[in-house]
Amino acid sequence: MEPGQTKERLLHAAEQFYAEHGFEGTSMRKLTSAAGTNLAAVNYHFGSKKALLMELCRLRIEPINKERMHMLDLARAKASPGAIPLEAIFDAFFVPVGLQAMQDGKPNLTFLRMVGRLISENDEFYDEMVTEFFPIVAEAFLKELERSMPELPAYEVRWRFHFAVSALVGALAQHHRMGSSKCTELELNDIDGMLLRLRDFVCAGCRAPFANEEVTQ
Amino acid sequence: MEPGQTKERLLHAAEQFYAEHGFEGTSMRKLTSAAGTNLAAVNYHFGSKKALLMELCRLRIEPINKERMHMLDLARAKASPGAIPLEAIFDAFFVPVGLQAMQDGKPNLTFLRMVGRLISENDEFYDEMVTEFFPIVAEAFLKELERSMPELPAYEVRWRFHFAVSALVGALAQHHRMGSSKCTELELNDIDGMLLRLRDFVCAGCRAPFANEEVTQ
DNA sequence: GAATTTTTTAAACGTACGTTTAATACATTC
DNA sequence: GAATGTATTAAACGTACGTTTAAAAAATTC
Repeated sequence: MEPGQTKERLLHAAEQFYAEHGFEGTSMRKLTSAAGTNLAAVNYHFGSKKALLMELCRLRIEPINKERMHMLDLARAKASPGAIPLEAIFDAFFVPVGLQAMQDGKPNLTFLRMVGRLISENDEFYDEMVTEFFPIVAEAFLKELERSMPELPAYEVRWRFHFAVSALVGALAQHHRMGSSKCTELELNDIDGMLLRLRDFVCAGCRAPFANEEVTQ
Repeated sequence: MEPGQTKERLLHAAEQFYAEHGFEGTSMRKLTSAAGTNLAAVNYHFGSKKALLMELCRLRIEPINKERMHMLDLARAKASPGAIPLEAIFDAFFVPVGLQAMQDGKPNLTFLRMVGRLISENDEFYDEMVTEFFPIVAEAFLKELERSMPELPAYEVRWRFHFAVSALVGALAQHHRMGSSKCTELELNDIDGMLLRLRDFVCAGCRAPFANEEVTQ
């Protein structure tokens, strides 16, 4: 086998296994075996089971976030000096996710399923993801959302962004299950279609009337 | 210790551990130790690690679903012969969840976190949950949603219900993290407030204009 | 092509896991 | 209060885990 191939095969197998069985549920013996290499390979190439996961995340997420910031910049420039339309903000947030899931021409949700699962599963993982990959992006998007929803207090914008992200994470983690029994009309492979629907859904949600007195009830 | 207490202590510990560490990550040794009993107690009282989980789910979810159906019945009677307002439908879906989380006077999201996590984590668990606890409720709510959104095709209603459920599951699983750093203005203990916001968010999302041609793009 | 670095391998380490067993303690019943 | 059924206990079973080690193999360098 060619040199350098082992790391890639390990990353590929890791994506599959972590998505399918979670972190604790993934066995390095089965993973390395599926990757056609030896048990010790993970520790040799990455250092540990966890370091393999974090390296995989870094490789996948950084391009997404780069593209998000790029699209947000474009939308800001286009809307300047006004506020960016909500649709454009959430497109900048969602579309790069769809691009990542489409990169081989065919849709591949494995990594996104993995993230959706691990975020729910592991507090430590969540913290590391959030502190390592999310703050700059989240603050950039919140800043634009606040500009585009000037009638809402900042904390309410954060709530709605939170719901939007929750819906995205939830929808991605659940998406592969939509096919079972109930929703045969839905095209499971149409990630872009799903993200478009989700974008419209969360934009409408963000435009919901704000009734402050409800909260104190 | 009083007879019958052991089962309750095991269920309580299971809720904590499964929520905190997931299914695979939960050790029966640590769980039984935290419950102040012996390692063998789980297998004696429930049969297996998994049977303990399912019994816990049954105990918690059945009252929620009962209350959901009850509230939906009330809303249907009140709106009869017209369609139920979206807000009332989602209240019937969300409020019983909040009631469960509030049952001791103080908010306790442990079980809901657990469900949110395990649903993302374990396909088998998801399938058993969905097939055991969800179909009757989901179909009842979808039927009313379709009546209340007659301008949408049934599959689009399912999509939006899917997003709503995803947002609920995601928001519940993530809710305990909202306090960290970013959202200090948010009152984390105000589950009802959160569910109200979420209800308004998803109602608005459901009312989003339907642009069929977007999907085929 | 010998020396050196990089990669792969098989084996072992120590730990932890869920479950089972058989003996003991506790309650209840008569 | 002896007998019966229920609950708890300590110990062991077999399996699997992530990681480490040291030797072998392959690739690279000079």
